[in-house]
Amino acid sequence: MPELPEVEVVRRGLEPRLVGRIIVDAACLGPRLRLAPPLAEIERLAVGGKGRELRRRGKYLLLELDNQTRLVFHLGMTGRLGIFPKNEQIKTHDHWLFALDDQTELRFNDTRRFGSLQLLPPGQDEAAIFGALGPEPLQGGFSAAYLLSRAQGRRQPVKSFLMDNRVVVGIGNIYASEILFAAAISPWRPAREVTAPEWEVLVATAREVLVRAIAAGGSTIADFVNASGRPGYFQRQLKAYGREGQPCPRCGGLIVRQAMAGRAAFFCPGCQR
DNA sequence: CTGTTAACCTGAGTGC
DNA sequence: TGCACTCAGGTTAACA
Repeated sequence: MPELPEVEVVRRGLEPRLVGRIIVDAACLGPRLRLAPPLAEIERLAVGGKGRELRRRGKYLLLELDNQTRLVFHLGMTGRLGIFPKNEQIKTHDHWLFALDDQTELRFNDTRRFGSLQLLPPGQDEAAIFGALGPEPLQGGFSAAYLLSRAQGRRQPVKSFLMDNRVVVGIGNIYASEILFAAAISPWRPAREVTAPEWEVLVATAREVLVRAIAAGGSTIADFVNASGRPGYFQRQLKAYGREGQPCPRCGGLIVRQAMAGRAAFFCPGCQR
């Protein structure tokens, strides 16, 4: 489900509801997630802590507490985080509840359980989780020079290269297709053959696409909702993803869909080179 | 090292 | 209604 824009939309919605709130209880309901969350540590370190800040790193959300403990959420494909009145009915696939001191609960729901919840105790460097991650696409480390050097010698298709979190974080299957469409670069192009000027264009279009997607509240293809349970609207602005057989907005050719590394790549063979 | 495949899960949709 | 099958926004171990 969620790529960088969706996770950022959730962060913005959730942060004002969590900062200053004390976690008064934590409960695990469902079966394990992709990683087994450390229940005992969560009860010992997170319960009693007060929300200080909600940060995003790639597709991860970090709730930092005033005791230096950090809860690290990943939404996987179908994860949802929302604030609910504590007496509201529990839903199917609600896996974690964090009761807050204002009669609300932070609830983590995940149908497919590809999401995760980890804990960083005080003093533990977040590199334990994020050490291998590449730069944020909306920050300075993401540049044409950086991409050119990382792409040295790599024949991997540029779409797979962009979806590699070690290269750059936050770009998943939807936005990889959209960014490459906007940059007019074929997803099949070997990464090492993308030129410096093309990387310049790609960096600029990536930022533009991601910023516009955040502003639109993210993309709701099947089930994404923000922290208030509302969908996003960027799917209406998608130009390539999901548009197989429809006309290309730039050249009028037909958008195609091709399998690449187990995922669907959408692009216009007419104007993406 | 490089790059792709399969596996982890549930649910929605399609065709018979 | 039911069944078999495909597909879905992510990550990562195993493989060639």
